Amino acid sequence: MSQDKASYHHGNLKASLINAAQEILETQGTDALSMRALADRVGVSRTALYHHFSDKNDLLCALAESGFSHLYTLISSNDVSSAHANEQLHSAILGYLKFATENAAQYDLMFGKTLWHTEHETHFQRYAKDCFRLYVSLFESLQQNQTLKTPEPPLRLAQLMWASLHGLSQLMNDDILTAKEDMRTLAAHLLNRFI
Amino acid sequence: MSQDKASYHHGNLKASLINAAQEILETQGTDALSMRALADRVGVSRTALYHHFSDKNDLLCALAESGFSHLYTLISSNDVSSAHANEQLHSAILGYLKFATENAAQYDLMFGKTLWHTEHETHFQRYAKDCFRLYVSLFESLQQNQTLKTPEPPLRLAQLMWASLHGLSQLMNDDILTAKEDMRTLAAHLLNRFI
DNA sequence: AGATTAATTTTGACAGCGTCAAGATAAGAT
DNA sequence: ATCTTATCTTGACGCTGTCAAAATTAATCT
Repeated sequence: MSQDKASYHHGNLKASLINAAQEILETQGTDALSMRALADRVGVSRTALYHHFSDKNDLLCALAESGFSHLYTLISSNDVSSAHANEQLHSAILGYLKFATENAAQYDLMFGKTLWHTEHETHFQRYAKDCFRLYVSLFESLQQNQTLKTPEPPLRLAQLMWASLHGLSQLMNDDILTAKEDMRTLAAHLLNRFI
Repeated sequence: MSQDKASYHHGNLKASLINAAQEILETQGTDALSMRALADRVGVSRTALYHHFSDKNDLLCALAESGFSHLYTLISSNDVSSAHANEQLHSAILGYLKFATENAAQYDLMFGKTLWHTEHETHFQRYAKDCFRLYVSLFESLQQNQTLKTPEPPLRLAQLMWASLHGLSQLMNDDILTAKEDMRTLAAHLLNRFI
């Protein structure tokens, strides 16, 4: 009976809010995601949200966190047993771009400046760094495999790779690079820059 | 006497607004740039701005345009006579990153999603494409120089380079890549990916 | 010089936003 | 049955972008 919509206490408001917020983000875009619109959609008062999120910022952090954990599974779920190690890199590239373009609004949020300008490291930022470390260790194993012969430290390569992926994602999502059908082409060229 | 501050007509409101807006952007950040705050700073009524800019969006487009024209001069002003063509590319990389980090708020605006989601090509978007074409022709001449031996079309190389630069800029401005002192290192590594 | 027109700026108002303070309601513990 | 705690609502405040109507000044024509 905890799902009874007519009850005064909603039951699982926090989870419902995150779901609804994600839906609004996808269907109506970032600007449409206001605290009031979100409350209306869930069928609850404006200020009810503030018992589960201290801030609008706090809400957005939760969305970012869910986004990064989603991204992590996409990146890390390649065939670890795949014979050619550079195929791993290739699918890590495509996985990233796929996520970024299919969840454009959420992706934008995840890297928005407001969420990252914090004093102390927040929860979602740790998830983000986990994603980044995946790329570092990927380059490490590529170097051990001798697939990669450049002497640059894996950290630097991962930073550059991340920057390239992030840049491509942003430019595609903002329709600056209009050719989404060229995604695979660009991904291949990007791979060439590194191996 | 057109500068008489006490006169009812401001004289050159439009230019003053752009200047003031740029100052607010630099010193107080994007969030502080509201139409009302801008009007207050110039000493004029809230709605006076709407006779020079149809929208807030229109104002932001003007700021973006000024940003891109500034960026254009920074990129294109390398020694064209420089013997080593890859030094041109190197300085085009550093110039870009320098501009992006020194004018972080304005840079963010120039690539913000709101400004690019338009039906018809706006004025500032043409400036942006001029910047991009600089990189394309740079890669073309690098290939003719035989400095660059990869067979990829210059368009693709320029797109990747732009994406990398954009990604690096964003990540640094958002303090995700915390090491601004590593900018030169990353720039060098980026150059290595291409030559 | 005087009258007309056009350009510019102001005042007042509206809806929407994030969020705070107080109060109402329900559930759980004693 | 009462107290405590968690949860949700109502009302309000100051902020935002922007519109309509009025006021003010400058430019133009006769």
